[in-house]
Amino acid sequence: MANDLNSVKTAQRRYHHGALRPALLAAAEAVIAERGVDGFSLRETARRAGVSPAAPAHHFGDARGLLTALAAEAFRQFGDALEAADGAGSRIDRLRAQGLAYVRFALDERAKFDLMWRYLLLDRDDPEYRAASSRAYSILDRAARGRPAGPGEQAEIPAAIAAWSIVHGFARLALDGAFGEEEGAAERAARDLLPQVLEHLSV
Amino acid sequence: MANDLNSVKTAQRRYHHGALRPALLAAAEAVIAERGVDGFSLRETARRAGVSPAAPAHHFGDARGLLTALAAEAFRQFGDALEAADGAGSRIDRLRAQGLAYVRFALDERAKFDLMWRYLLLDRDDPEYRAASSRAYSILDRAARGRPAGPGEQAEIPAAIAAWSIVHGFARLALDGAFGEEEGAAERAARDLLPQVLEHLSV
DNA sequence: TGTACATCAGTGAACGCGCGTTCACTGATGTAC
DNA sequence: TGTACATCAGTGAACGCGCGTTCACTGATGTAC
Repeated sequence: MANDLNSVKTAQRRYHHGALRPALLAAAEAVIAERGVDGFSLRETARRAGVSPAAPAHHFGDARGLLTALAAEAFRQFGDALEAADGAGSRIDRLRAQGLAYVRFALDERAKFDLMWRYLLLDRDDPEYRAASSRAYSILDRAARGRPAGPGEQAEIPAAIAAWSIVHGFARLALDGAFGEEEGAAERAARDLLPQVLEHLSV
Repeated sequence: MANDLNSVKTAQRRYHHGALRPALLAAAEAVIAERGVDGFSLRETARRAGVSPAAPAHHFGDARGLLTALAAEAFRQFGDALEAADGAGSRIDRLRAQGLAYVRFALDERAKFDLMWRYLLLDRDDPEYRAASSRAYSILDRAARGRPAGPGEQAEIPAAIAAWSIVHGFARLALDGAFGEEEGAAERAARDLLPQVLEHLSV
């Protein structure tokens, strides 16, 4: 009994893909996960999605459009991960819990995390990208304040920036191999070192 | 009265350049400063140095070799900058002073700072690169301990990693436009925000 | 001091590559009547 | 319910590009005698 998903999956020679947009995003994600962000190629992405190199243009305009859409999606998932970690407790507890989630996301989704910040490759004025990235920041900010920011309140509070900086820096250093280049070294540092490092963050 | 420097500069048609290695490094630095690390090209670098595209191979082997040499040079300058900032005072004072120098270097030498961490483009086993980068870390580490690390002592202490993370993260966020994308926004953040941010680093 | 010659640091043309995008097209879909 | 047709989402060949590296070579340098 073929459902819609199966029919999409099995019908080999359909002229119209049916769900090409998400398929291209998934293919692009696989490409950068394998080859790194710099190894991205629109042609390779189309190849993996099983369509001609001209097909993506219908959905994303150009290569930058596709990467921007992927980065926006990544920021949405990132925001979800931070939100899920935002529990109860003191401000510093909440910040530290989010810090762990922040680094965990970076290590679990290395290529996506890298892409999120590669603004030279992205269209930062894209509304979806802007919305997704500023939401992620506001979650951190809320934890730092202990409550949502009121309207017209100072946008950047040093405690939030400090928390953001320390986990962002730790994540990048770990990804860049500063804590060891072997398989699993970054994960080990996040597990063993990060909690102690976060002890040095005060509020 | 032509000195050696002038004769190198003015003699147009010499078959042997005389100082091609440093000239190529300078050209490569200019290329990445203008076009970003991803815009680097060996051919363009050779073009700017006024030599054929095959010439760099004699000095650096291949493109990766040239970038690695440039990154090593960058790490050396970076270490010098940190060392110059390492004055007297309490441990936290010394760490904060180095933090300011760290971020200042990153903003002043954006492309070089970016290159230093782009390990996919570099040969991290290169002895010069290894030496220059581990020296830079040891300067931070020394400030965090308040004294040089003894032989066989724990390599990574959380206070040093915390200091490193917070300034590295702040620098990267600033460079990636997180504190504003306009001209000078990163510098303004470093001046106005960073000292307050470093108040949240404890030891 | 002069000469022969090995070594070194260049040349510039050529190779092959994969890329992003354009183009004229075609097949499928969905809507108006 | 059936048909005409506009719109949409694909094709696949082609374009032009700049790249890193290789190759056979050549001109300059420096060293041994």
